[in-house]
Amino acid sequence: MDIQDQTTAGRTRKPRTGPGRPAAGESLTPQEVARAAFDLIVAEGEHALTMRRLGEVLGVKAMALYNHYPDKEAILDAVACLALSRVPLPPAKGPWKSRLKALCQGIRGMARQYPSVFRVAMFRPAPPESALPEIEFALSAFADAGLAPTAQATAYHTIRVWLRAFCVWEIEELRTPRAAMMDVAQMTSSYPHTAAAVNTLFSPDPDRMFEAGLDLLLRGLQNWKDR
Amino acid sequence: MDIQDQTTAGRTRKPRTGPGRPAAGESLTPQEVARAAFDLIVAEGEHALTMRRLGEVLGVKAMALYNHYPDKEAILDAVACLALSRVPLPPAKGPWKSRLKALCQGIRGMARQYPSVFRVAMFRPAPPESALPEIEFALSAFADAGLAPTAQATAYHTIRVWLRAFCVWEIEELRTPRAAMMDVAQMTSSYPHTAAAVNTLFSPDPDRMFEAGLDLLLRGLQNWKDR
DNA sequence: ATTTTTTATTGACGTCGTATATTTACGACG
DNA sequence: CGTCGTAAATATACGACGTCAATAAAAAAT
Repeated sequence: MDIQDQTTAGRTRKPRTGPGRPAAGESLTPQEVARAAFDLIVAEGEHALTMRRLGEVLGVKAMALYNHYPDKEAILDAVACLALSRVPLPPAKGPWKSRLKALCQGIRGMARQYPSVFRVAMFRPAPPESALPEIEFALSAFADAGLAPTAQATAYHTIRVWLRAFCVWEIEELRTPRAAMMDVAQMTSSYPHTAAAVNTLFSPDPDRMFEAGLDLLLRGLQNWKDR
Repeated sequence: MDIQDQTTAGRTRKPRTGPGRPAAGESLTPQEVARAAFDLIVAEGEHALTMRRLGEVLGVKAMALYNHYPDKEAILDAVACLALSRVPLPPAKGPWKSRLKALCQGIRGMARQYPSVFRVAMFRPAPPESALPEIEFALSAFADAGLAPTAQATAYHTIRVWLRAFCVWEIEELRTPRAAMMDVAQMTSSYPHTAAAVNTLFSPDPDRMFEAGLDLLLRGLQNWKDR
């Protein structure tokens, strides 16, 4: 790959020739910008999202972006919103436990498909209105589990918090190569329980952890009449 | 506060007069740097931690810090480590549920006391060795609950992931002023369950959420022989 | 046809992390 | 007690970043 390839890589629009208002229907849209930012983060990671670089991808100078978003933060918010919209809602059929599992698996799937974007989305406050269908889906399942409205809300909150953090953890876990094994021999004396579970603790299997964690939460939900 | 106060605020060491090796015992230590970074983040937030600003606080120019840490990332790692060490281990007495609750409350307490630092610590991979006492404490409680070593590890992982994410959520929740209430009337038709729980969903009480979430997880743990 | 508005460009500013080169005093050795 | 290597600071500079201000030009409104 030579320099020429370098500078033109990933461009999605023809570069403009000079200043001035573009032809009708050829100006940028916020959706285009958000989409390009999403793709850029997917392709090159969060640190690659720069106003200049994003402009380059869109065939435009950096300052042109400020006609569509007030600042970079707003673009990241839009990317987070886009990520949320990519989560598919599973069909609302079957027992409540399977429905919840399917919902969580969908979110986890998105996290695994677009890990960098997921990280970005996690670290900023979510706009609640765009998540309404997801919320309703979950609450409905909790209702079928026999929970009162308040309990539904707290249950949803707890599972949501756990799930998002689990996905962030999993991304980090898959990204970083496994560290050197700890010195078990020295540990057995001071930390016997830790030594006994050292494999699960320090070389965890994400799939197993996901299943177990979700199972733990759903188990706690059974007969959760109080609260 | 005038300009003079501005530039000398928060300085913890006398400024140096020129280049050259400092007098014996008067040079910086990594611990001093980490501590100053911690305090700076506590006092002025994460964005205030700049190499130049941190140097100023220590009475030193920015580049001097590179004699003690390879880069800024390493300083942030040290801050995260410092934060972990601030969590007190509760006494290992009483029923296993109370012990776990006490441990979680301690971590949550640290998060509420130093929210900015906690955010920093959450968003970088944890060095596991410094958490060994905490891990052993938790696993021991799970053992008393009748769990096998592997189940202890997965239970610890699940609760840890939830707790840390809960604290980050709570920090964000307490920081941002409550958004305007949603339009319930319009919601009742499309999202009945959401409308029924709208108060708990969009104006949650952190204390109640903490109690409920922890209770949910510990409930799920009872008789969790499998896995 | 003229004016207004919209969407872009250009250039610059201040700040950031940090690479490189230089200065100074401590500490070991003769 | 001088000499010297080296540790720990400074000085300077570079490139990249987000974004402000001024400007240009074409579309849309009058």
